Amino acid sequence: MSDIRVRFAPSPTGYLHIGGARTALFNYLFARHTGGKYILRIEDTDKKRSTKESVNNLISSLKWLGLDWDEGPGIDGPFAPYFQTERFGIYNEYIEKLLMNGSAYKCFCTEDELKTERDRQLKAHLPVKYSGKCKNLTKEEIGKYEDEGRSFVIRFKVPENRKIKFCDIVHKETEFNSNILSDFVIKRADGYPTYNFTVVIDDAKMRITHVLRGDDHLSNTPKQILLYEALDFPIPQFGHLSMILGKDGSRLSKRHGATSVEEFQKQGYLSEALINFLALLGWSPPEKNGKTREFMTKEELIRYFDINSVSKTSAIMNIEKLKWMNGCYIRNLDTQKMMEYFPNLKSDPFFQGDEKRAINYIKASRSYYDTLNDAVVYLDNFKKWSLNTDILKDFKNPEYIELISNLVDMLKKTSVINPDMVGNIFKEVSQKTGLKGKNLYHPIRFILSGKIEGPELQHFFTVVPKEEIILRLKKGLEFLRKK
RNA sequence: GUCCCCAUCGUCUAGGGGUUAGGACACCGGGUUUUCAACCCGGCAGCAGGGGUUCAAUUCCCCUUGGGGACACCA
Repeated sequence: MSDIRVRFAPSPTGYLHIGGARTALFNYLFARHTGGKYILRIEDTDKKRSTKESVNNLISSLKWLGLDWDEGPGIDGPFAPYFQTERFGIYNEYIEKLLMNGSAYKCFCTEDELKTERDRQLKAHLPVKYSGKCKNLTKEEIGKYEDEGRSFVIRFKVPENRKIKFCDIVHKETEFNSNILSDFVIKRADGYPTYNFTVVIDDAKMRITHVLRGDDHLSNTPKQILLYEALDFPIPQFGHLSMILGKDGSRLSKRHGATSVEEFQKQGYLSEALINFLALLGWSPPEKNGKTREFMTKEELIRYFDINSVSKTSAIMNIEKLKWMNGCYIRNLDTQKMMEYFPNLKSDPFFQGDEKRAINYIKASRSYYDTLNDAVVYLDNFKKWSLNTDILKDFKNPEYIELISNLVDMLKKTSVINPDMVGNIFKEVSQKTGLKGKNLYHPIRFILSGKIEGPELQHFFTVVPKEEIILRLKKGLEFLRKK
């Protein structure tokens, strides 16, 4: 047990994004590897965009991934509550403190004024920054504005000419000059505190020791450090993880396809595969015999994970590789486990409740899947059928007619159909007709599936009902006999 | 526009002052199979460019280029 405490702090304004999932994963792995605590905190201070559905979705995605938290929603813990909207009392206390010690001030500028100013700066090629107009308002002016009922925000007073240095776990020595920083808003006109403020209060109050988050927060860090200092809080260690990008190298968005964990779940990805894949984005375990360890269980990920060997480079999400990895995971599942993913399969009209045939189907087709959903799609190879006369017209020789009619006769006499039986039947028709290899299998395949490629032929007999097989063979026979 | 971050095969990455620059996906070829998939074997492919430093640079430094991010009363 260590005193390391980390957190994942999503805002419930949508689904759990794949980048967020990776951030959560790295926090989780770091905590589990070091014996620290992993906390989930919901940052819902954006009242316009935060939704309850989002919270539920976030939580269910995190649970599906197996990223269980030690403190947070549903569990609570010594630093509850873990929803920011329930912590306003705490925030107000510290806002008062900053106001009192002169680190913050009320700003009465209107949004229009600010926008005009910003446009002017942009035009003049100047850095975009709040002028500090309200910084030195006198008590009388403030009183007057308040009497007029003007709304105001509270801004943090950024000290001038300060060098803010910190050692980022990923980026190493990092330095900012405070002059590039604006006096940023910490409390909105509607009384809601802002992100840069709440995150500091909560991380401090929750005794977070390591802040592992996305790269996009790197430039927020100096602001936050200034707040830690003004509030006299111990400063945690920061680690800024690289972004995950779409195929074209731009920020991952809807046009790149699935971006949320829920979508991947729905598409039939296994959480183990997604986790494994995500872990390898921006981190790699120690090699084994000169080869990258590609497949790792959660336990192995925890064992090997090292926050110090996380990469600075942003990574493009390669769905092809995820698919491949997912397919490998599916193939490694035992049949029993596999069937659990398809509770409704045997109720498919095609199987008519016959679980044995459903199992046979899964066994026959699993090597074709990239995702679990492919199991449903692939079933058509057995289910859908039409006589492919284009291919079959090349098999109008008497020996093939003999082959098929023999096969039909034998099937009629067989009551039990299992792989061994099918093997025997093939052997027998082969002896009777003298056909073997391609000449034996191809005509049967073409008649039964209507295709030139597909799963092993024997499987058709264990998956498709006997009556249906006989029907297809008879139709084929009919065609072959026609002059 | 201003500031910040990043740069090894197409992609994910290992490596690091002297290496035949390693692995994986994808791709191509071969094997296996009645066919396809799976599986096994093999192959193609990379240090963004330009300056330094050094006996030696892909590795260290600078510039350029390219990509990404921040600059909100979003988080």
